[in-house]
Amino acid sequence: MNTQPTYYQEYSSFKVAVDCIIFGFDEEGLKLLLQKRKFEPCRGEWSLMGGFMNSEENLDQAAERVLKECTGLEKVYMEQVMTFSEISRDPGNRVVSVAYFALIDIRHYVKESTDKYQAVWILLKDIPKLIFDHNEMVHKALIRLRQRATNCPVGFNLLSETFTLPALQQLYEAIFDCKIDKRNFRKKMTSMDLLINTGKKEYSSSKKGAFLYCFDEKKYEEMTKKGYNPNFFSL
Amino acid sequence: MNTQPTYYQEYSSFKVAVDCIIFGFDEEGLKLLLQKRKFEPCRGEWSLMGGFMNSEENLDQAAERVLKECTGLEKVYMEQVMTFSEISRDPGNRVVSVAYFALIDIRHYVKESTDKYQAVWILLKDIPKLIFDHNEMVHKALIRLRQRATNCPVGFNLLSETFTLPALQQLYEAIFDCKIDKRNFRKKMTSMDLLINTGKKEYSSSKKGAFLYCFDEKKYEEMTKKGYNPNFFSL
DNA sequence: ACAAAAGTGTTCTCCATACACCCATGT
DNA sequence: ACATGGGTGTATGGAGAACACTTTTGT
Repeated sequence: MNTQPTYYQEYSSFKVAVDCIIFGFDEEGLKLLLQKRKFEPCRGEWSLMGGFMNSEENLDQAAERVLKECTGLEKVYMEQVMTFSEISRDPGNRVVSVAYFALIDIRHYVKESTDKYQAVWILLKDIPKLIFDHNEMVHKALIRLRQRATNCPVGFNLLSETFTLPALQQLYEAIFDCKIDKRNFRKKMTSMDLLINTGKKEYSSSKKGAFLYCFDEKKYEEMTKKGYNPNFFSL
Repeated sequence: MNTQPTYYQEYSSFKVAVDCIIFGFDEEGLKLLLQKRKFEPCRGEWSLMGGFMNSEENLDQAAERVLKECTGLEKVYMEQVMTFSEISRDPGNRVVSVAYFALIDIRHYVKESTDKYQAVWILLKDIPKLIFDHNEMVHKALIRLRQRATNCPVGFNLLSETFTLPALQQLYEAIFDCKIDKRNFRKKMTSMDLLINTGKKEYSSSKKGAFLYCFDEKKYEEMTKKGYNPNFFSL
């Protein structure tokens, strides 16, 4: 086995958990995927999707695993938010928990999954009291999401491969909880030259139909390499 | 003792450490406080100031304690940056480490302290190879510092109570590693109406002397409460 | 006199904002 | 015909960026 010396024996050890703030978006607005906790303590109360890190993985891997276990989803955008460590934050034991936020295309998460994983999409503005410090985690995650959304194209992770400009605008309005002028928004987005009009139309929300666009990831990569610093939104 | 049930017994536990990225600023530029590691493994190599969290404290408290133990300093601006958890990041044992950055007025950290604590101020651009993932921690901390400095008055934590406008400008130039136009900078800073000219002058860096200003914290608090969103720097 | 740093205003450009009407289509 | 959401252009204001000379004083 391990013949290396092992140091730091004199220091305490702690359980380390990850909790996932899972954002989704549809025509109703920005939502979080929540569950009723399935084990003690606090069984049955509203909770984020969480789990414990184990010895064979790092935090990113633990977060991915937990997300997969709780939702079946893989390869989604995830990012560490911050670590919560209040001594009594979890009444079950001393646990240090690392919050991650995830952005998923809500249409990939089909209705059967919500049954299978006993998960519920809840509008951000209707989030109930959650266990422990989970409401604070949500708050920090939202701040981070807004910050990212101002200068990164993270928003597209919440939409399908193709999307309409009205949908994209609604997304930004939901993220920043504000109204945006339609003409200014479209001008800004199209002038960045990072959206490709597929020529196809989407008719589910209007008779006239709205053009479907996709995000030009290749071009975005190139431009950022060249020092281009885009601005997707400003207060 | 504790008669509460204890949950999660089946999960692994981990050592949890904090590492502090301590920023200081003087006429030479932006610096970090580093030390040669005092214990195994990697004794004698360059390292951030770090230590282990214990059961009676949370991470913020651990970071404060470590900062005090390593530098003697208290009540400085500190902020959690992010958590590092690669399985073999520390060859001594499995350790999850939480990076904190601290901003201190370098003049409060007198020369005797650097001897007493065997700490060295090193210019950011001369940072050597550090142990483990500490260079990455520094990188993340700098990104966070820049982000904060754009819309928060964190910079003032790196200066004394009173400071000259040229010194403030040099600070922003050091943080963002760029040149700033003197007139535009002064115009912006004074137009925010958050700096108070004390009427006194500082002569150490010029014959003419430069006015000493102080930051109007009270006014800043009031204005932010009213929704004012200042911009202290923009790319 | 001169070197060295402090201090001072104006112009231009660009980007964010505000704002109102026509278009396409299903009913 | 009309209701619904999609799509379009222009004018204005404010903030950032560029830019050069005078002031003070110690040597």
